[in-house]
Amino acid sequence: MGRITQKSLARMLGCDISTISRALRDDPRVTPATKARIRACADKLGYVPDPAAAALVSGRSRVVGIILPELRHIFYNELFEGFSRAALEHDLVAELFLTGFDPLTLEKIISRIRSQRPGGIILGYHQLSFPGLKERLKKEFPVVLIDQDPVEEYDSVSVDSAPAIAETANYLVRLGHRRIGFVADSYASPTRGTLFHAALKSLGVPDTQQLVVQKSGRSEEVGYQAGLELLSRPDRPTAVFCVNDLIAVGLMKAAFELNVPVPAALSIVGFDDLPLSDYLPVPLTTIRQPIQEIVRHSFRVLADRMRTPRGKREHLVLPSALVIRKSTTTVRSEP
Amino acid sequence: MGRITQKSLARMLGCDISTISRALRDDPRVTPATKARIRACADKLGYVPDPAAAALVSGRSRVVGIILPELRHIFYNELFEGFSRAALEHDLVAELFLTGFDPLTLEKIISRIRSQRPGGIILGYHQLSFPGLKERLKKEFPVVLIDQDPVEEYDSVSVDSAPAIAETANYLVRLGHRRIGFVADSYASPTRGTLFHAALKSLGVPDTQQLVVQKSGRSEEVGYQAGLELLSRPDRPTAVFCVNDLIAVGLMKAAFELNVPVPAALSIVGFDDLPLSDYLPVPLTTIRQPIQEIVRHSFRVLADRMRTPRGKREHLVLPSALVIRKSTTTVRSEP
DNA sequence: TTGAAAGCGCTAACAG
DNA sequence: CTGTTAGCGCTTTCAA
Repeated sequence: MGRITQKSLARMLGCDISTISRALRDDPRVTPATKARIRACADKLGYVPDPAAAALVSGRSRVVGIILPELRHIFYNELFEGFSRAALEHDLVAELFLTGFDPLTLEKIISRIRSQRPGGIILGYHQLSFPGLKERLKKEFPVVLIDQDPVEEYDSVSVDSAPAIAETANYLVRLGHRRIGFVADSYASPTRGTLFHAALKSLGVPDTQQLVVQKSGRSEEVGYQAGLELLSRPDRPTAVFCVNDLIAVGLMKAAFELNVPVPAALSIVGFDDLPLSDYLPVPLTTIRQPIQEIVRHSFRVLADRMRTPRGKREHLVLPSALVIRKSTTTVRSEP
Repeated sequence: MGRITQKSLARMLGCDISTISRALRDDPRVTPATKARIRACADKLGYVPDPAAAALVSGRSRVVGIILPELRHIFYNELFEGFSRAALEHDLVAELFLTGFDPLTLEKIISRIRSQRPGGIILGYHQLSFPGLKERLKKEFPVVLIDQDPVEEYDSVSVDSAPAIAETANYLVRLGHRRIGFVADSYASPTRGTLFHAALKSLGVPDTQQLVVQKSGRSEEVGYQAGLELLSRPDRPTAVFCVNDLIAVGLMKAAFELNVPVPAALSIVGFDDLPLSDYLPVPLTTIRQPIQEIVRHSFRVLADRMRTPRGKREHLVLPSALVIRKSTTTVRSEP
């Protein structure tokens, strides 16, 4: 008695365990007939492969490491939920490695990841915390980069936010805005700000660098504090672009508290298009990240690379889009 | 050349592999001196144990299965992030099993979990999707129940929301509310509603069962639709208790859209105290769940149970608390 | 196309 | 207290 193993299947079917192993892994050297017979029997008896044994002998597991700075930001949250579901479909296991916490050194996180012998790795944005991480990982595992600028020697699935950001700048300027703020938190890659200001500049908007706020902390709090700061200035902005939606939420609260009506006196644009954002009292104009597409494509690319480690690198670029809702409108003359 | 194994350590130190194994697992039968020597050498060479091998031979892995219906609700999100961090500290691996998706049968999920041979399981609320799950799991693994009513034969860490819910009812009634709505989504355990209505009844509030809305779908959408429904009724409520904060967000949007000022014409109470909730334009009055305490205690209980499988069951009960912010106020006379 | 045999890295009896 | 000895369940040579 005990659980069903390849050995027990072999005994029942009167063939060798290695044949079972091959049949189950769809090895072409096994006759379709025997294959079918073995499969049927395995299914009937509820055979479940032991991943530990498979990992031990083959040197790699069915684990896919998902490396993300944190989870509580809903963007990462949705990403990870997506990966969990995708893993389920591909019969893999998505394992989360959080980089955004203090007492964690590069060596520690590497050794933690290594000890799982993952079959592959999806590496989210991490530069601030762990420069050098991707180089180290690449030596041992197939790595797919997401949520960061593509790099030649890595497979990557990235989002080209340049057009949407330019469109946002353009849109705000068309609405008459000239004093346009920008708020970022510490997880944000600097790219968004750079692109946004370049776009503003090319539209002839006077330099708005003094309306930039960057803070570290919970995104909502960052947005709230930045809002209090920006909105109490004499040259307060008439529009603010937030590097993520949660910052926009905090900013909206600050505006509400200071009796600055949104969008009448302050237009707000976010970034991410969280499910929540459409349900704010003033639904948020924002740039949509194609989260599910990121998940789908990065998983597929990784699966390819796990199969053919030396295959040609893929660099997928997904579009993002400005979603106009109610938090933005034309500038009205000042009170 | 190759990676450091116990065998290679044994060769270098001139002792047997089993001594290495014992020293590394802190077996009391090894002399402190040799233990130290072995540890030092292992550290110096960067020895990393192979979890696959350990799991294979011992029959259980260092994986702790975390079973949750979904992740995108921030309550689960924070829970899982907490578990990931706690796992890191305990040198375990938190693995997420999502139950809230369609094409998943009880058998499938069981077999998936089983295949990982987790050392223990933390089981969140799941009754709606998978009755019978906990009974099946209990036969094979140490199980700790969270986010659900305690059951005698299981270790559990639960939250006693009764006092906070009674306090909420009492608070709303003191503010003068009599027509009090209640909105739930499909993940919610029925307990909250039952407790709330019992409390209202004992306060002499006329029956409010017709102001109850229960829907399935994304929480924000549920709240929004429920809001549209409730607020357009002739006997519309002056206060609504939402079974979670995201529902409250949706409800707030509906109120805003229908020009029902919050809290002046509609008081809203949520449940969870998400980080977000304090940053809504009208900061939400809500019942706080002690998420980090749930994580900490359930992990400790599980660790105990993994060590002593036959130990006495623990039933921890944590308090929740009403957090009063700005979304609730006294009833004003009707327009 | 299938079978035999070796061994992945580790743990856990059992001896000494 | 330490060493010897068997495997855990599976993959993967190598032979047949």
